[in-house]
Amino acid sequence: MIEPRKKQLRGEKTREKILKMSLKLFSEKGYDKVTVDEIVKKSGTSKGSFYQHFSAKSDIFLMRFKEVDDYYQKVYQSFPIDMAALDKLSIFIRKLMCFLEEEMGKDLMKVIYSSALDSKEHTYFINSNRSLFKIIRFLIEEAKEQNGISTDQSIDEISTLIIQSLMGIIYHWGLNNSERTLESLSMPLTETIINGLKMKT
Amino acid sequence: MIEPRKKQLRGEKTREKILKMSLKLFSEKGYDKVTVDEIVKKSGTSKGSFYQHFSAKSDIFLMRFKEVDDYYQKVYQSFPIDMAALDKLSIFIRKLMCFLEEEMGKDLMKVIYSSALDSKEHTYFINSNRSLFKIIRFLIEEAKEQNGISTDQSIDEISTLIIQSLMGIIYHWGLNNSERTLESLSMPLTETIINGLKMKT
DNA sequence: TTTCTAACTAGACTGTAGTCTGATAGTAAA
DNA sequence: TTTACTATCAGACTACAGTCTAGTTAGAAA
Repeated sequence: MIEPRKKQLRGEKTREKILKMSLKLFSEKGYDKVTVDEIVKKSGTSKGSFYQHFSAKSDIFLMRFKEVDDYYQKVYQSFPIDMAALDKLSIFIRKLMCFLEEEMGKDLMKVIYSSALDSKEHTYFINSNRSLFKIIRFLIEEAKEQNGISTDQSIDEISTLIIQSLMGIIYHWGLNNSERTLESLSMPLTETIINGLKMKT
Repeated sequence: MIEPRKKQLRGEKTREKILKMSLKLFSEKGYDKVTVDEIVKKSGTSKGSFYQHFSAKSDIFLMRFKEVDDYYQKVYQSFPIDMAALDKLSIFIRKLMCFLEEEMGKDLMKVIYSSALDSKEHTYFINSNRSLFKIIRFLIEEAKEQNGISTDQSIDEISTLIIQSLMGIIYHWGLNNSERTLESLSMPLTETIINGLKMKT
């Protein structure tokens, strides 16, 4: 049936109201300072509606993280074909870091990294890591074909090691209150890893 | 005054009771499944006492993390003088990982990594990182003196990059449910970093 | 139309970490 | 001794995320 489904429409409207108000409040006061009660009150809805549409307070916030997959893909596809795979990797990581800092923000990243640890729910983060892993895997594969890697580690091993370091960079940045940008914080590690992959052991 | 201070002694006894029962319950049921109410009830104390002696539930659990500093120090001092600094570093990291997995456990490490992000309190983790940073800094300094490092990065830069990767390894391990040991998970990354430091760019 | 189903909504309720207030009692000072 | 002070303790209370139950309404089926 293509007719307008009023009931469903109403639901979507409520969902939108909650989503919009949440994001507004989060950006005004910060995630921790906003309560679910405040959200439902100010958006003229109710707890029941809130948890009908979202499975947790963090769920809403994490929703913004959905965009990252698209961004990964966009960056990955923007590379010229003849570029060395390890150069792609280096640039890929830098762009990622810029994106996470500027578009997502430290507050969001901290919530993501923290809540990923203490719940089993956070599919966004897990999924985006899976897709990130795939892209990195492709790049490593390509690098191996180009003989850019002299190590005898497996492709999976190398991909994992890169994921580990990305997480470490972001986690460390979330923990510290340095003025440094995430991008600049990320460069020394990625440089020496790439360097380490290039050289014979 | 050296006389026994009854009041203080009583306090210490209560503190011990709470600590002991908490640790017992945590190890029996896991951190999340134990409530503060249960702890105070079963230890025959009260909420007031609990928060008199500890600033948070996680505080108690994190307390176990205090030992790590001693362990760092012990391992660091166990190295023969003539060992190459980068070999020391490699072994140091492996021992660390074994220790964290076997003595601290994944449950504790997850609580630490998560709560470090959302509170400002957790001095144990911050402090231990500081002391870890110092040791690593020493090792890097030594490696530079031995001309083991061909990179033109500063000592602080290199130390930071190593801390980042350690955090990444542990965080990643906490997130995933792999059977692999933390030690084996850590080796590829540390190997390629050390390799990357050794070689000319 | 009447009835049934299921998405939706309201808000009372629960669970749990952490706070507050006031009581008790050891210790020091007068 | 009396007073004041302060660490300790008890448990009621608060804050807030998340659950539960009952009620409403759109639309399908009879």
